Amino acid sequence: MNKSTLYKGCLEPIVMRLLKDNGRMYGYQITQMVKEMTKGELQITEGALYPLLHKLEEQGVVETEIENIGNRNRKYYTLTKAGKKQTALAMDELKMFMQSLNLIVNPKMTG
Amino acid sequence: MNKSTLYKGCLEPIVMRLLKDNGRMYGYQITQMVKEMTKGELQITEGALYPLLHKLEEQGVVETEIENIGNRNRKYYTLTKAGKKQTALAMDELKMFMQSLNLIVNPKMTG
DNA sequence: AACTTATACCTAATTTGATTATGTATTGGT
DNA sequence: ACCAATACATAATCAAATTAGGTATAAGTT
Repeated sequence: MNKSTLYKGCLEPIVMRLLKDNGRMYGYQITQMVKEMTKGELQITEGALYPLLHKLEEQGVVETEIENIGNRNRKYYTLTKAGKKQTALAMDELKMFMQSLNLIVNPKMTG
Repeated sequence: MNKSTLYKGCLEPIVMRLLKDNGRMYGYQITQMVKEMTKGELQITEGALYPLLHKLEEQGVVETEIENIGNRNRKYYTLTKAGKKQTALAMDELKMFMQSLNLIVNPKMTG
């Protein structure tokens, strides 16, 4: 039914945006929120998400703290100051791209 | 200045859409049209385009005819009947994706 | 009690789809 | 004569997914 193809490169800005809007999130929560927000249309795979989060941490875009809740470990991610700047840039870029895509896919509307 | 990042997977629907709208196009023309339509924002690389066109031909999505114009060979691509159907599906999918992306990137606007 | 689903993290192998860097060849402008 | 534009193409590499596994706890079902 839904192919839920995630166009490559979009996951990073999506994650950064969610962190920007929600302040502090853990991985699993991100997958669930995306699913809810898009009514199941977009499904983030954990195999893509976790390595991305680790990369972002390495790059200093996010920082983490582990919390134990009900005997289960959650790793919370927060944007760093540098990460917030980078998120703003990523959003600009993504929006530009979406506009460009619109010019091609909906040539009538965007004149 | 412009990173013109093309999110992976978007090139195929873009090309199909252009062929649908313009009937018959050759590779170089596609690169130029995308550049013009997006005011230079999106830049299709030939290293991505030509292999994609060959794949689409192999799959029966497009068919080709070579025309010699001013002693230069142009390879024109046209959507097949099957290709038109597939293009419609690809457009639906892409639009769905763009809507989903919008729900995340512009949560206020799309309520 | 046994089983399944949900929560919560993770990684490795593979696939896909780009970029980058070339290459050929003709035409047009300086 | 030289460089940019037109027009095709491929090979090596890189990046970012998918697929398919793994660990472990909690909650719900039969």
